[in-house]
Amino acid sequence: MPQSEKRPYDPDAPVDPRVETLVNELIGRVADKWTLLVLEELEEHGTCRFTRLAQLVPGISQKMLTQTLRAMERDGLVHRTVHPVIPPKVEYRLTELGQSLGEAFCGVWHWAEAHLREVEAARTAFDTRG
Amino acid sequence: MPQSEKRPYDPDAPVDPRVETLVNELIGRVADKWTLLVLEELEEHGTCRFTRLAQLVPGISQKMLTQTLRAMERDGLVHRTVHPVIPPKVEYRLTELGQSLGEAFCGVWHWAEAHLREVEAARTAFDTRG
DNA sequence: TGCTTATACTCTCCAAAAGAAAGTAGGCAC
DNA sequence: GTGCCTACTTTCTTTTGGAGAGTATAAGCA
Repeated sequence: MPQSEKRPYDPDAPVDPRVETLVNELIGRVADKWTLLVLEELEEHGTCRFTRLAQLVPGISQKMLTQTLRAMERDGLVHRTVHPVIPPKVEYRLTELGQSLGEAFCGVWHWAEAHLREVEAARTAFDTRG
Repeated sequence: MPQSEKRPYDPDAPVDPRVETLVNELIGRVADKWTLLVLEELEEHGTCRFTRLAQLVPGISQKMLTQTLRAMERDGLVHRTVHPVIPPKVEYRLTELGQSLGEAFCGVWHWAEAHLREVEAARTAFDTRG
C-alpha cells in the first residue's frame, strides 16, 4: 500500500495545492448526507440488500439510494454483488476502504451523540433571540 | 456539562430511537459540503471576515456562504461578531463546539489525504469496466 | 456636488438536484 | 390469466443551488 509513502501526516507540512483541491473534492463527495447514513447502516449491519437499506436509512428515496450506492461503488467504498436469480438479489457490503472511512467518521458520530443537547440549546437560543 | 451524563459512549449500548433520529438529523446537517469546508478554513485560519472566507472556500457563492454561516451560527458552531462601522465588518470564529466538531472531522481529512489515490484508482477501474 | 470604493449581504432568475410516485422485467404461485 | 417479488428506472414536481446584479452607508477624492 504505497499511498502514504513517507508522509505519516504532519499537520504543519506544506500541502501540495493540487492535493488540497483533490481532498476538498473528495470531502465534498463523501460528506454527503446520504453517503454518510448509508455508510453508517452498512457498518452497523454488514451486508445488506437494496430493500433492507431503503428501510434502514430513514427517508431515503429509491432514486437517491441507487445513486448513492453507485457513487460509493465507483469510489471503491462498497462492493456490489449481483445474484442472477429471479426475483433479483443484490447485496451491498463495505469494502476495506469503506470500512476505513466509516472508522474515520466514528469521531463525528460520537460528537453528534455527545453534543446533541448543546446544538439543540444553541438552536433554541438563536431562534429566541432572532 | 451534563449532556453525557453516565454514558461515556458504549458502542453496543441500546440507543434510544429518538436519540438515533436526532443524531441522524444532526449528521445530515453537519455532513454538508459547505459546512465542512467552512469549518476547515475557520479551523485553519482562525477568525475570518466574510469576504476572506469567500476567497478561502473554493467555489462557494455568497448566498451559500451566508446560508452556511447562519446555519452554523444557529447550531452554535460559529460565533458572529458585528462591528457597527462603515463599510461593515463582520467577523466569524469557531465556538468551542465548532472546534470540537472540527477535531471530530480530523479523521475524515486524514482519511481523504491518505486514501485519495485509492479512490481515484477505484473510479478509473469502475469507469473502465462500465 | 457627485463619483468611486469598500463590505456584507440580499434579491432575482435560471439550471440542477432531490423527492414522489408510477412503471419495468421476468420467472413463479395461483 | 392475475398478482407477487425485487431492484431498479422513468417521469413529473418541488426544492435547492449558482450567477450576477442590486442595496445601504459613509469616507475619500475631484
